[in-house]
Amino acid sequence: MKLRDDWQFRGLVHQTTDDAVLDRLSSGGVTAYIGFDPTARSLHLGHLMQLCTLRRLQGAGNRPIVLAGGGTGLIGDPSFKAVERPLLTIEQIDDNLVGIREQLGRFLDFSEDAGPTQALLLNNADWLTTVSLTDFLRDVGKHFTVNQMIAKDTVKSRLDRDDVGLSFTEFSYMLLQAYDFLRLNLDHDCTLQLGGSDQWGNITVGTELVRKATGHHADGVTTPLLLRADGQKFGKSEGGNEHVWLDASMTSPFAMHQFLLNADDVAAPAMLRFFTFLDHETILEIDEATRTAPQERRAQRAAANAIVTLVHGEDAALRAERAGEALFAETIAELDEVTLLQVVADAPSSKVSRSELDDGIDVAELLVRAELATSLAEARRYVEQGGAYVNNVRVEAGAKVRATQLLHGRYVILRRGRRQMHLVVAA
RNA sequence: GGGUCAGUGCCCGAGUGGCCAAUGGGAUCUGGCUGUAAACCAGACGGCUUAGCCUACGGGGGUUCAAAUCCCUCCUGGCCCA
Repeated sequence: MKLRDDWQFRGLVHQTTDDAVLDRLSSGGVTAYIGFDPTARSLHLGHLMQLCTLRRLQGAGNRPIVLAGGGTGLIGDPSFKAVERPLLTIEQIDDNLVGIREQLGRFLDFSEDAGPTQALLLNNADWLTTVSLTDFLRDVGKHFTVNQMIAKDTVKSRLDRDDVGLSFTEFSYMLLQAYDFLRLNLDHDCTLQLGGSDQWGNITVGTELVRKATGHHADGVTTPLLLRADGQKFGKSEGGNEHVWLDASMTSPFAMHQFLLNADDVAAPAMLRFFTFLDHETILEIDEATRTAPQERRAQRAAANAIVTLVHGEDAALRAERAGEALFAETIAELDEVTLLQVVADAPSSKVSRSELDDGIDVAELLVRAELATSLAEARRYVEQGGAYVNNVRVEAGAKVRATQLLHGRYVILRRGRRQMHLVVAA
């Protein structure tokens, strides 16, 4: 299967500077890069598209470069952002890179065995923090006019606003990113930059700079955005705007699995294409099953299992799946102790003294202690609205949790709403 | 530096002396219906020792019985001028 056909089947290509670049990638031997800002110590689901794209590319015999924006992270990309972002410090960025480096290994082969396709992780702070201002303005800035720069959609939206401006710092961002491409082209013979569709403007500035400064041909390819049925960007957890992190200590495998399982019917088939490596036949078969029996959510299940396996391993994926089944079967009280503990393995837990349980603890208070509610007022609201459950049984306002409700003499499962769980252990 | 307009709860945005914990929309949360979807419907949405009280309308100070609303000052931002 040629890369070109695979990518087209999956709908991975949004825009290209030159359609022939897909043929070059299919034959292998291309060095391509993707940049991302190290704004946290973990990558999250929003990065998955690019990680998978690089993996596909490497699998087809090309060399992927992951470019950490340690230098551009000091500036902040204004693309389609409503307001200027807070700037990161060099220390924060270095710290974040330590965590990210590890996660990348799950997606790409960084070992020397990979030979010419060996993946590289570079940090643009290495050159952006050392290039001299006069050199930069002369070698990079001179190739662009402000006229064309302000015509970019990415900055236009900000210029049109009458409440915030666009600082020169942010405005310069696209040139810094273009300079990255130039450096990678000169130092690593990199001829392609990939990115999300929101990066198109920045990418084309880069290909242009490479062409003007070196005479080399350079390409850009963007991938589409994964949207939910309601048109929102996919990737944040249902608990507000929280990211779904790849780091198991920040987002448990179970939580990630649940998040993916809950993907709506519009996003699910796309998820399967973008984020999994299943063959076309299997994907088409699942599509068909989803059409005829959407309630079975085959696409969601397949995607959830494949992605959690990729990020956390097969065991974690299996555990997450089983935990979900047990949890929603509402037979919690009947599970044996070992199974019960497996089911809630990923849920946060806390200890409560036995004597308190003998007296009985008000449900609302316990919800606060379990951090399922941020205040007593909020906890009471959940109870009043019928959103509080003890051992999967809804509780009434004023109810107390008592020692008699302990499962296996030690545990109480507290739940808020449909799926926020907490394990209380009597000690 | 000068002029001018603005800063309200997670976001947008009403409110120009008491009836304001503050209209409305979005987001979010809970419940219902369903498929642990979407859409839709209902409710909630600062905190607490909850018929009451406390904290809040960029910061600080002041006027007043009473201020998000008036005055002074500082900070931040937009636009225009230098």
